[in-house]
Amino acid sequence: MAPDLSAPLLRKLESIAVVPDADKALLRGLRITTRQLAHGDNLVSVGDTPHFSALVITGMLCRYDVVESGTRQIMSFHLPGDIPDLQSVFLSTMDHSVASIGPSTVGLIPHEDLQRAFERSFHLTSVMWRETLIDSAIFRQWIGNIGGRTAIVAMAHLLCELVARGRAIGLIKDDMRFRLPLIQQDLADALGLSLVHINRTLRQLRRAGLIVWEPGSLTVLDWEGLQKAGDFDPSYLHLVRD
Amino acid sequence: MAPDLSAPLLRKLESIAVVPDADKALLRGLRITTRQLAHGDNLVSVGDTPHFSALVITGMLCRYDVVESGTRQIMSFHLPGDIPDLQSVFLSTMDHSVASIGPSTVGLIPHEDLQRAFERSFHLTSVMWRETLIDSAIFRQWIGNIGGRTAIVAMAHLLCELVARGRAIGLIKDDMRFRLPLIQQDLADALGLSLVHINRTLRQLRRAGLIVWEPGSLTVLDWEGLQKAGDFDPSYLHLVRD
DNA sequence: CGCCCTATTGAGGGCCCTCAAAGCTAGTGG
DNA sequence: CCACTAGCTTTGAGGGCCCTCAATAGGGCG
Repeated sequence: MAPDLSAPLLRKLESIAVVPDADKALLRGLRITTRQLAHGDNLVSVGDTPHFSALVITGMLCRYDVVESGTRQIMSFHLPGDIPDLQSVFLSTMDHSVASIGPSTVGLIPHEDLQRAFERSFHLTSVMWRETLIDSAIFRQWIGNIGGRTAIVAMAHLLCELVARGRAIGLIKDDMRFRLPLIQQDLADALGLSLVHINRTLRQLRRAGLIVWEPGSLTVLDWEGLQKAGDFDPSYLHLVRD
Repeated sequence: MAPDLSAPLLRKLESIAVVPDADKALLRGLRITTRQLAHGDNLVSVGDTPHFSALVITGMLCRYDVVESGTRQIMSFHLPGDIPDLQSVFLSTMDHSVASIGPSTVGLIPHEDLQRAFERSFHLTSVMWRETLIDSAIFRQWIGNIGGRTAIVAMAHLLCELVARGRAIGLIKDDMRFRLPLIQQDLADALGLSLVHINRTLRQLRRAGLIVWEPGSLTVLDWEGLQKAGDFDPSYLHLVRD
């Protein structure tokens, strides 16, 4: 009997929508099989046709794709409560891969369970649809970030997004310290910049007194200042509070 | 009595999914009010809370946002049959703007009509959800395009995407001539490059014998070659045929 | 005909890249 | 206990892709 594996999902959904008791019951009724992933493990790969979607329970995952030149492009990071491949319920073939960053625990949910829950509750459907639409909004911001901002602004914006999302699900306390398994190469792959330039950009943010970057954690020293530096407005995350 | 305003929508949906007769009837039952847009007109703007979603009937629209530095970032182009702001049914506040490129005709559909149709048919819901998920896939490709490819590859990829989508809805015949109201500044805003560099990049593609770019139309001379030049694989568009 | 928008081309500069090497930390095994 | 290794971080130097500024040409329209 899985005690509370759907808890991170509920916490996430309640950060972006109202979830009535009936839907909570449906969520608890999902069959969830846990699976451990080590750093770098692929959960699903391009071309797969999975019959499960994975709920992040602990740790961090990313979506990525490899372009012809050989560089890895990361398109999103995922925190506990996210279902990075929820789309595979409706798009059978994966057009990108999903991998673990650091060790993580995911809960595999059969597509048929999700589909049955959706058919039973239109409201739950709309909440989950909303979730994927917020995903889209994050992609759009990512496009603007890579296409229209300089390295330092883009970096600050990306860190702001992670912190805002981490706070929304209670992963960050008042000390503004965020335990992240990210390494600088991940940031490089996410922003489309070189590792060397990522390093120099982080140094700039550090010297500006905005953040402390240590392997394994990010501490925000000046949340106002970081948002300003990153041209960051959290409204695109469509959080219910804040 | 609107004769067939939902026809472009149906054609689009049938390019990505099977649409049973019952759902076709629901689509025909939507109240659609046409509206003409001139070049550059905003359909909706950042911060709006629209009560309609717009179906593109003729012409072309784009989603965009303005970053702090003042540059406009285009995040997607939309052809007849697309509903660029379908998301506003579930995300009340616009986090980006939608504008017309060249003159266009859109059909405004009340959110309540869409919601009622979704509640009546889970299958229609899944088709429309699928549509927004393909939107997401396009955003992801766009991220990889801007972040990981050089100007000429990115440009070829973008043109491939437009052509592949245009063909899927029957907008392009065998002559591979695509009537597009795009100007070079639009391409610049989409790819995060300068107008000058767009011009030089188009010249390269022209001199390579891949395309003919004229104001108002794009002709593909070498479809195979253009796909190769753009590192393009259409599978992320999740089209039912081709 | 003149105006505005768009396209095109030149020249110089800057942001970021690649190549290269050294320091740091943690885990491993002798 | 400490050399050893592997992965990550940090810093330097030079080069290239793309940017900005600038100017000319072309085309549609009142």
